Amino acid sequence: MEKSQEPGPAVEKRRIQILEATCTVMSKQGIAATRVGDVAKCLGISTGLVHYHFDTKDELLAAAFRHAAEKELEALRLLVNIDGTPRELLDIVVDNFFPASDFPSWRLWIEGWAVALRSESFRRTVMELDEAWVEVLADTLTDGVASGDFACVNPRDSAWRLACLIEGLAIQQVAHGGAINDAETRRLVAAAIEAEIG
Amino acid sequence: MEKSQEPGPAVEKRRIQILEATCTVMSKQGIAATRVGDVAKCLGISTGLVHYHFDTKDELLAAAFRHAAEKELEALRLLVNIDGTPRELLDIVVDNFFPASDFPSWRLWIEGWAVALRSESFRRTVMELDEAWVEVLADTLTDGVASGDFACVNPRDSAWRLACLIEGLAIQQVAHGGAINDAETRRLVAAAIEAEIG
DNA sequence: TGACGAACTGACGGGTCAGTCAGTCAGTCG
DNA sequence: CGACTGACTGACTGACCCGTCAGTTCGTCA
Repeated sequence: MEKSQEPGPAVEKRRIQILEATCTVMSKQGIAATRVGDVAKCLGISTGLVHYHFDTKDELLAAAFRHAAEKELEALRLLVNIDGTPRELLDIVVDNFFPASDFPSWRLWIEGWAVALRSESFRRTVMELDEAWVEVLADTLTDGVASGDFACVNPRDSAWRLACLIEGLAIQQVAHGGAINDAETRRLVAAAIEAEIG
Repeated sequence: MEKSQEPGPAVEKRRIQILEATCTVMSKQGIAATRVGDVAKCLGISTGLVHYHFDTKDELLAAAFRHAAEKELEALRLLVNIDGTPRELLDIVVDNFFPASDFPSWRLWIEGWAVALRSESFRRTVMELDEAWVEVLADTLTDGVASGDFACVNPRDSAWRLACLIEGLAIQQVAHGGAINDAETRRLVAAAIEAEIG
């Protein structure tokens, strides 16, 4: 009884295997071009097995995207959990999401926004993670204001502005393939940070 | 001879009809879900005719996207071609691209970025139009600096920052469906503008 | 008028792919 | 040991859809 309700650890392991394979394929081929067969081949299993664990392809893609998003968020939370001056922490947060630092991740993210226009589950994932990131940024700024290091009028507004600026720059760099270069991007962000905390 | 080389105005008219129908379908269903059959049905013509004018579906989608982009650029150029104080012109440019003012157009644009990751022709279109827009914004700022209305340290940098900020906010509003609301967006942009030209 | 070609139709071939299903195999429980 | 179950396979199907092509219509020009 209990066993049939609660999937064993082996099943969970396989689910995660499939999710990570799906992330790999999505990153390489794009979300729209990801086939169930590709995911299966990536693990050397049958397509039937993929459908054994995930009813539909849409469900699989949404779960994989959320999986990737949660891993990123987890990594960010670990990153800001260290000691340091507000300025150091701010640099860490910004660096972590800098376009140049993790292209593949941004590529997936840009596709995610597009899918989110039509898919409710993608929309939720993308919204939750973006908000969580801004939250981390806002907390960092608030701490800096409290300690007297920063002088934001409104840390939450500053966080949103910086986040959106970085997202916009990421598009320029990743989708356009270098309308503006890496050094330019860094300069633009640096100036914006100074303006916000100055 | 001459006739067969140079397509008559009727052909060009039909081509544009098909392009605009494609834009309509792309906006409604999304770029990835646009079928040649849908475009044909939208005009009450056969799929064969669509292929008579456009060899492949990819070529059709790319041409339609470029068509939409060029129309937008044209509209913007007309808009800034009027007389007014630098401040009035700046408000017009920003308003014209404000997320709230033209949702459908932003939706298509967000999908365009995603497709641009995999398609060279989309990448070019998206890059050219984004650059053209920043160009207009930068010119407006430069004029304002010259007339003494604005005090940007570097108008081009300011233009990029404002453009990227607005793109990022557009994603929040359009893809997320209101992580932050319209009034908040306006406030954030207004503050950024003041910071840049202050 | 008759020939010709451009614009157009609609049926069809061919390929792709999500999801199904009958059946295999290994492990477990009574 | 034998019944049972959960994980898994791989062939198959049915739908979808792009691009083709033989054939039709119609305007134009000699």
